Amino acid sequence: MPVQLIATGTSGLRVLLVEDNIILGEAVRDHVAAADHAVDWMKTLEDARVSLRTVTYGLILLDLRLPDGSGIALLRELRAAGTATPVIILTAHDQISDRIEGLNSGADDYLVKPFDLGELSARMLAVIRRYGGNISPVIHVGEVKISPVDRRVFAAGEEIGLSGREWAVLDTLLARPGAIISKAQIEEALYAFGSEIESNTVEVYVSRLRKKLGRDHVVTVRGVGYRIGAPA
Amino acid sequence: MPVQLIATGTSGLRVLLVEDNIILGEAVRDHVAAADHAVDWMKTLEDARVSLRTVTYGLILLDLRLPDGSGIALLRELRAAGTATPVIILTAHDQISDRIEGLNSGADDYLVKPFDLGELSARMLAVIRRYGGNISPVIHVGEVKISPVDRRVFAAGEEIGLSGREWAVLDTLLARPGAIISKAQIEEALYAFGSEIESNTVEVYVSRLRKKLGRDHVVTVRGVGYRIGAPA
DNA sequence: TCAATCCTGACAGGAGGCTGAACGGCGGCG
DNA sequence: CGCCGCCGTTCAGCCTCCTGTCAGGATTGA
Repeated sequence: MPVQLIATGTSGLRVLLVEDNIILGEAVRDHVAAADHAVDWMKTLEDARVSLRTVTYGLILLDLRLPDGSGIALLRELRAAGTATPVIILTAHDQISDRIEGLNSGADDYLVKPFDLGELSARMLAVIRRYGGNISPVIHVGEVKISPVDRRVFAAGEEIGLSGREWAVLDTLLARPGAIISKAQIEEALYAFGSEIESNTVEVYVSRLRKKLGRDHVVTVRGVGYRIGAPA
Repeated sequence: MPVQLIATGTSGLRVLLVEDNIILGEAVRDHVAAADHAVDWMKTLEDARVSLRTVTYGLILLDLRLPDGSGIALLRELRAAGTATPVIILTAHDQISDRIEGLNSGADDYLVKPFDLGELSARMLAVIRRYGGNISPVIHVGEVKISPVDRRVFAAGEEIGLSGREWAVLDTLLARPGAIISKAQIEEALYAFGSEIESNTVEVYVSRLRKKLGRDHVVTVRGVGYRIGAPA
């Protein structure tokens, strides 16, 4: 079962697209998805709000004129809540004031419709770069997708809930995908130093992880430790 | 012009980085530059080729998936031209076949994305050292590639799982490739002193190793011991 | 050819790993 | 305040794979 990290650079972002125009929306969605980002496409402010309540995005593409209000409102809410997710606003050609207001409200960049899709990529890249390492990479392990930043795991189209310790184990294994991580290392990661745990806790959590993620995603290296990824 | 090492040990190398990913590229460039190497960063195969026409590098960091083709092609061209410059390939974790192909095509080591920058330094150091007379982190024995660091073995396009003792035997033989290692030495390595093993254990493990790696990779020197490598 | 040496399939025993079950603690909720 | 459900931990039994041993056969060198 292959492990694929799409972390670096432009790839693997979780992108929220808020746009009510079907044609434009489809084009953007497909273009962004082709660059290996995960795209959630919402057509109303309300839907976007719902989504934002549960998902942490790496980037938001935000149309300002929406059926149920102005994107500016949403943007303000986000910034008021302290969310730093980069936002690129999409404005029509004649809405200069919108654009300025958007930037003032906390947008990172803007695109004027109609825009070239290449231009979109370039702006996204620029914005992402500005955020340095703060982007949220998505790690693929076989069919399982893991987003370390917002601690979410998806498999078979479903989100999988992991408990704290389960996540800690997964996270430790993911720190160096493919490398062998000893039980001791995992234990250390779980019990911030010296807690005297004398049992098979790690084994139990590996077992539980496998049950949730699928049997093959955590590989046992007998007498040594565990490894994320493909069996020999 | 095979290997160019500049006097100051690990420092002062001229490094060619071929990587199209902006973020990763920047990180690697900065990290390597910080270690006092001169870094040329190319984002396409074509640019890299142009550079290689005029510059002799001390080390090449080569991404395999590039916009204008596979890094493997470049690697093959280099080796076909007799260039011995050490090459470390950078692969995504799901691209196991790439990795193996890379090693087969003459790469000296590989790094799996995402890698720790410290890990990068370590591998660079190891590869450079090897060219100063020491051992490569990835050892080629005929068609078999062995990576002592992560305890993995590849042969015939497949990864091979070795048990603890099997690995220990292989490791001992690998400590001095080509040299003859006596059974007693191997036994010592296996059984931390004085364990009273009175049987042909070593022979058995050699047999098991041969079964997995291929018959010819461990050579018997009758009455003396064993040796890694092709038959004389 | 003979003796020494080495190879390898088979096997029993055991260590290490897996996992279902159970229990106590903790926080949320009515 | 009491109940409930989730989480973390422990334990025990099961099972897989590793391991050392042996014996018979193959190979080597004299």
